[in-house]
Amino acid sequence: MKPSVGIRDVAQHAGVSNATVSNVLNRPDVVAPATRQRVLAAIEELGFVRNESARQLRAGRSRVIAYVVLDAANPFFTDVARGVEDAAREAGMALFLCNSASDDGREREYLELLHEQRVEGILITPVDAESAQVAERGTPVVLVDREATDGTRCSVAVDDVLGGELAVTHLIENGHTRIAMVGGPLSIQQVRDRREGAVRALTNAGLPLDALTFLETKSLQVAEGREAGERLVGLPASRRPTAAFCANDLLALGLLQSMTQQGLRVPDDLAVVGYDDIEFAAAAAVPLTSVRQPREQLGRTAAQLLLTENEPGHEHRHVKFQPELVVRASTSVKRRP
Amino acid sequence: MKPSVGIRDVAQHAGVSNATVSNVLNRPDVVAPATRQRVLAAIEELGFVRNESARQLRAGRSRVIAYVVLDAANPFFTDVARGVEDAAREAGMALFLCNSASDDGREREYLELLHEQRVEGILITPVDAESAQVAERGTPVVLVDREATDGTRCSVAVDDVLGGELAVTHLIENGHTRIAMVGGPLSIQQVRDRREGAVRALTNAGLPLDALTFLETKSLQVAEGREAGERLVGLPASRRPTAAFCANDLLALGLLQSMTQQGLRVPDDLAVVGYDDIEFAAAAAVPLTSVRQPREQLGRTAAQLLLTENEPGHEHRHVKFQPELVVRASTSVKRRP
DNA sequence: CCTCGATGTTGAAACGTTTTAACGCCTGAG
DNA sequence: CTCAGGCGTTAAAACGTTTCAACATCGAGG
Repeated sequence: MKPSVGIRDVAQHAGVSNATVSNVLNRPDVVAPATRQRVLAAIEELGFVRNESARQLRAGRSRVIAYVVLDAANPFFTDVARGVEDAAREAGMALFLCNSASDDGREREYLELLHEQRVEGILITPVDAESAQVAERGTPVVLVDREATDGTRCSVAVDDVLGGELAVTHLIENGHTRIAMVGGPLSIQQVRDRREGAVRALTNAGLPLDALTFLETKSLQVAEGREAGERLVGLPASRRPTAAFCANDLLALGLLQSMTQQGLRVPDDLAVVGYDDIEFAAAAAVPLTSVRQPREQLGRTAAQLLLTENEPGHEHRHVKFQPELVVRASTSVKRRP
Repeated sequence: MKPSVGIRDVAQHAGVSNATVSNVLNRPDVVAPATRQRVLAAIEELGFVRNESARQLRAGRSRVIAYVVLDAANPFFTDVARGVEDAAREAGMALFLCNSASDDGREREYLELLHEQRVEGILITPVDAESAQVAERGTPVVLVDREATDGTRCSVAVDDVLGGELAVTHLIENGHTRIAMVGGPLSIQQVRDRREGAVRALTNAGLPLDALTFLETKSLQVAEGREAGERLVGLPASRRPTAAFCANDLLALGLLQSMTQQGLRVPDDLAVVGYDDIEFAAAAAVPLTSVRQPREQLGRTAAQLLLTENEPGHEHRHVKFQPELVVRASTSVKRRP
């Protein structure tokens, strides 16, 4: 490997001073065209690559933001990430993605590393409420898909209570009076909020609270949805719910699969509502009714908030989006031809 | 914001020299327990966070590797990334994910940035063959899911020709003689290889080459699969293929959805084989026959190769895994009860 | 002819770590 | 009493940039 060619090698090779090379790199307009060409040629010739560590050390700035994502395997988060990246790149920033995989140990390690890297800012969907506290260490942090309870930072979230309410109200309007909610663990704020919304929907409709059966899952992944489906089918027909509201689409897809495998039809035997409206929800063979969140916009807004963070008169803001019900075949009584 | 507390502030506060603080950070065993405690206390008290830029500038090392992923929204790649991350973290390295989103401009920018960051190594699934060349700049690079043609770097790949052969042979064995292959663009090596495998399967079975209709798509995403489905159904019944081999599962899922919407049954009217065996393939309402690749292992091996890259006697290696056909309902003639 | 401002370029001082060689101190052996 | 060697600590020199004040050079305006 080359003994690393530095800015002074370039300078020498081009017959100028290091300062000029630096100027070519950072303020090309300030240096005379002829000199600039000469320097660029030298850079090319020597294969110079700017050492970002040194730059950052001296300049203090870093051109990189990071998004610590809760579950990189969940398309919801990759969509949010896309929004983040679009906004970041418009501002000339690059995005590093870190996957905490719902593990608060990993999350902590990544946060520590990112602080040490002096990234310009951190977006995070934290594993739980406490871990959200930990983050403050000088680097601006914005919470994504979680609401900041204190006023110490910005957050961008979606109204999950409303989302749950929309979903279950829709089921009730379709005549369902025995409804299951599938989701968990309850340590996740989203799950709690969505359940609260579901309960509110019952109340609004004058239904008793036991119209809702809560099936708790260990995680929000497909396999857990399948497992919940088996539990559901195991119930005696008289008590079995006629509709299920899943805390996210992964669960709903698992549930859907489980139904089909066990010979039950959706929506005829069981109506299913998911949450997030990921692309695979629409692409499922029984297209899934789901609660859509503005995923890209969530990410985009979070990034924009983050980037205003060290402007002079910055006030921490809490943006909250409204979810929206998207009705598809998995809940419509009449099948499409 | 704090005026950033440095190692010398800590040193002063603990009544030792900076070198000792540095030792506490990097070789804790070399410093006397009493002193160490004092230093740690000072660090805690002042809220000191090591400046990684400075560390890296001086030490030359970086504790970070990066994976430039082709499409973060494709679960195949997030699974590969999981493997990478597991291997990385076993070696005490952190992983930064960058999403090129199949855009060679983005890819180039990220590569440049990563080189500037002096990351310890780069894994990449390049957008195309040429962009793979660009990468060499001093930082070790390992190709993931692509075979390096020259001997200048390691690569980890899966035998895509064999995969295509497996898929189409399976269809032929099930009696299909008019088969569509859906995939594209052809600039992607994988698509070409899988098609080559498909052709080989025809040849092996003594079928004419025009038994295979190639439907080229613009990308490997769900929407394109849907679109291809419409094209397929539009064909006159006499010429319409009875089976489709899709270059990846996203296409297959789109195709599947399109079939159902248009009132065609899978596999009765059209058998479908996907590629990658992502989790959603098994979770589809008509579970998808697919060609499985060892996703986590692909990532894991790539990371391990990368980490041996600057050991003294390193030889560039090209690892190639075998794919495996997973048969499910989307191609089995008899439906499960 | 002098001054002035504009335009380009530069020398040298940071930035916050790690690292190396040297240092003082102490202990135990000779 | 000396000396070797181990131990813990330190002063100072890097690492490769950016930045700032200062310095040439030159053409124009007085």
